[in-house]
Amino acid sequence: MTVSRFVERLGEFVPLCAREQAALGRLEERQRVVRRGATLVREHDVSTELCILQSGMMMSFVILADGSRQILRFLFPGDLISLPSLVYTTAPETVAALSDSVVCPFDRAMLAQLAMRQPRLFLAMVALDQAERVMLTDRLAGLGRTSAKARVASVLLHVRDRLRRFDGTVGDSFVPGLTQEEIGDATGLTAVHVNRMLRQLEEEQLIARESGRVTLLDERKLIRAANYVDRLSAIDLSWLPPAA
Amino acid sequence: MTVSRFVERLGEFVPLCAREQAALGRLEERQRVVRRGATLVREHDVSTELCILQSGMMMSFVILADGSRQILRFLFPGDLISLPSLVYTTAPETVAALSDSVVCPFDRAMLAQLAMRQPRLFLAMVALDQAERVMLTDRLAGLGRTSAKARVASVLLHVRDRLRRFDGTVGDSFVPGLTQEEIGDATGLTAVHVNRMLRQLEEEQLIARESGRVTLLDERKLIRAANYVDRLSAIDLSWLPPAA
DNA sequence: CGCCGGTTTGAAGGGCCTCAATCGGCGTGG
DNA sequence: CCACGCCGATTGAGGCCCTTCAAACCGGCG
Repeated sequence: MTVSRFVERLGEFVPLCAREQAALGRLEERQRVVRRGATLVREHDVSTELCILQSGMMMSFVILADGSRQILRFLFPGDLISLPSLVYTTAPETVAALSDSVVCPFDRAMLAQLAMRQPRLFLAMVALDQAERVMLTDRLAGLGRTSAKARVASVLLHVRDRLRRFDGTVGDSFVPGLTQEEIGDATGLTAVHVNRMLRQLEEEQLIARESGRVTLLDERKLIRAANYVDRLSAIDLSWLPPAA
Repeated sequence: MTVSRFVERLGEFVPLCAREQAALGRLEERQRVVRRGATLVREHDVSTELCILQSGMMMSFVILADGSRQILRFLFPGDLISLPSLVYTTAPETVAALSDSVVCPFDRAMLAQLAMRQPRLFLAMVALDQAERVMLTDRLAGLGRTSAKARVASVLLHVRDRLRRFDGTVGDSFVPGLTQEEIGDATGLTAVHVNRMLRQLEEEQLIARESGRVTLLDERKLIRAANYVDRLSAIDLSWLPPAA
């Protein structure tokens, strides 16, 4: 058994006792490879399984009636996938791999068991999930009320922060691993316009680009232009009851 | 003590034993009135309290750097307010009353206690919260990929469904209780354009209006035009472990 | 009666889209 | 080894959806 990504993730914010770490480890006993471009769950398909992303990068999205796609979320190692299957037997969103990935699937009954036996741990997981919810509302506000340039900048900052959290060596320069069409589907724009916004960010000396690699030249200004907030760095789980 | 709205709400989807109902009741022991227009929590303010909305209608929103507002969510009786305060000591969004409302505030420590002592109940609450998350992603997709007309229609359908769920007598005709500016701030549009979209929906015989009251004339077509899904009617909590 | 918040309507402008063509990198098959 | 095909990036021209600005209208309430 490899390292539990979820223990890593949660452990950043709250100390976990051995018993709790073991419980989380049981969620990651099975492994499944998802190749770049392949889909893990398809919208409307029946699915009562959850997953933890072990390695790679994925996304969840929906396809609308007119065929357009809206990317809901980018997924990184340690992220919990398809939590909505706790309430719906049919998946509300498609999950697909942006790069070769490994996921650890487990049944929702296992999560129920964990909630019953390790309530403190479950509480911590729920709390952390609220951070995801807030990031979702950040993006909602971005789509509703900010310019195309701001939305594109926001995606760059978000992906950089998530990559860095998993791999500390990532600095101002990184490879997003997204096509301009994917950035567009995440920001509600066309690939064409994403391209123009990237060029504009480049002309304003906010970023530099070379063959897929992006460098943030003036992070301060970029954050301001994007209306960006790093929600992961403000998390506080210190109020949790102490481990048993 | 009045009826627990939260028991009503959760009880729609899963049977609750007496012990569980009592535990929920304890969350609603204190009451606080919030007048129409008043704000319960302000963004960036320190707040470790949660609330359950007893009666009335509220909204949560953020104000962006340029002063524009994005409404994140409309709140109805039985809804859990400011769950994000489980992870953040400072509120990520403002909560204000759209009509005279009553809320029941309780500390997050009480929720932690409930999670520890009534894990099944807490699991049910978390599952139900996932439905909120999915509604949020529906709105995200709406903002990113649907027309102004669809977004406005979607708000009307959403509010009608929520009102009806609380008051069964609500039919195709109802009073949204929202200004056109509020609808605009929820859909990422200007009040002016919301007005034009309402007129257009009226001209197409999809809705009728008279002094604040809206009547849905062709719900089928409206749902299709709005890309709307009623996420509350598809909820399935039957897999929950049985009550103790 | 006169204010005030909300609604309604018009005209003009801009941000982003659509359509379309070119270009570059890379894997594949000849 | 090279030609081809394909996907993604890039760039241009034109158009539409929604915004901005402005003014008139309406109902309610002091």
